[in-house]
Amino acid sequence: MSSAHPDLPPRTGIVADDHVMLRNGMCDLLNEHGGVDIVGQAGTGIEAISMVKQFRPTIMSLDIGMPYAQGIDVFVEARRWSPETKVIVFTGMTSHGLLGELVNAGVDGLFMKNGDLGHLIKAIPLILSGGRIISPDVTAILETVEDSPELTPRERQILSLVSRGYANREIGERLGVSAKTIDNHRTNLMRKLDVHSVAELLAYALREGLLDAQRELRP
Amino acid sequence: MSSAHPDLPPRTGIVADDHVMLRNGMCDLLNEHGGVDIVGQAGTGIEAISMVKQFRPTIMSLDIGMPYAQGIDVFVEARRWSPETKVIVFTGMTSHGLLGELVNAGVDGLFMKNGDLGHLIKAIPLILSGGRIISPDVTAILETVEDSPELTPRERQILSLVSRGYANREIGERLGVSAKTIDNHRTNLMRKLDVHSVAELLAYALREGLLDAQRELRP
DNA sequence: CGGCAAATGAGGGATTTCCCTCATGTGCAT
DNA sequence: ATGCACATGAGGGAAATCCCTCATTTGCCG
Repeated sequence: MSSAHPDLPPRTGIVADDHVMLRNGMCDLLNEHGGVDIVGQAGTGIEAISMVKQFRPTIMSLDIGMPYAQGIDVFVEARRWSPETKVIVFTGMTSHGLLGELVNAGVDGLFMKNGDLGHLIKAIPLILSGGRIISPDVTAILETVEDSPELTPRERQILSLVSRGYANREIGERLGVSAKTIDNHRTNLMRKLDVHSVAELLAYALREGLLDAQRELRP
Repeated sequence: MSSAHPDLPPRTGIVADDHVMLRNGMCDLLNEHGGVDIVGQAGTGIEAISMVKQFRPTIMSLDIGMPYAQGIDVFVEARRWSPETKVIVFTGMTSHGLLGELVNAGVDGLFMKNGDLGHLIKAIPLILSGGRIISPDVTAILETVEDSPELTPRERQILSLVSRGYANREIGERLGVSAKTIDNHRTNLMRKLDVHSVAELLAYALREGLLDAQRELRP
């Protein structure tokens, strides 16, 4: 697949997503509307990182359908190994917290899978020119008042483990603290989030992308 | 968008998926490899049903990224209103139970979003000729021994409500039975599934597509 | 008719949450 | 240095869970 704009300087791109059809769609878009030569496709975060290191492309498209940490970590790692690569995140997540973090982390483009594709198409040339485009679908979410309060790192960690089905005692053992401490963190968590059961806690964790139902939950 | 095979009898199709890019990809595939004229696109199950009623197309592509009941219900409804419409299910779900039910329900094609797109492409003409193609990705999952035992309808219902964060007492009130009965169902449920906490129960429910994290869990 | 699965419900006990209060130490910032 | 947020931990009590056993009714299938 060669560039549709041979008069422009060569632009390379890689596309990371676990769905082949979405990868194809994104490749077409980047090539068609950005004159980008796709030099690699990745189906996992690990592959994506390795390709960024190898190719240091002009642009990359990244899916964040994966666990929170991993999701944002892929972007951070990519930026670390190739700071000049423009990164477009194309995600199915809709949580205020996760989207906000992505914006703060400095992605060059942020678009939603269930949003208007036109936004993405119009943004591609602008991003390649150095612009930074956050989709209206995303800003709409970010403009809503953020009711979900900030959690401390420890609370986030506890939330993740509780959501995976571990008991306070187990979590305490794993973290080397008393079960009572976990109980306290859990209480604070639930008060902050205004939830009153493990199920609701898990619902929050899933919405915020703190864990991935398919892979991370206990089998 | 007109047919790529004008010599063939006119074939109409509708594509249902909540991601525009996937819809586009599927439309292209159906048109390119099946000579299908896409007469409508749906972003929700409701829209899909209404379009099937309206157009009674030759073929439809259906996403099952939605809740269990709704997911399979859309197919059942579609078949009820237009039995002659070939139905391809293109899903991201990987659970043995759900895939098995779709096969038993009689879908004409079953393919996975994270699988090999070649399987789908090769299958489109065959399905239009009356064939019934289950992707190798799917049969691989179906051939693994099914460890997850059968749940009774009531158990399924309880599982769904427990996973949504309702307490035994609340569920009992809602269903008009005693909380103790719910407790018993829950115990049976957990023994059958060999899980020991709400979190693990929820993990199972999500894997099996019994509910959808984004929409169905309590806010 | 006899057997069986499903749904209902109770008793009861061990364990765990859930949610208060209170206290201590550490590090950071004005 | 004086807060302040954070992590840690304890006490304690009400509630819900998890998980046994046991029993009844219903309906279906051979």
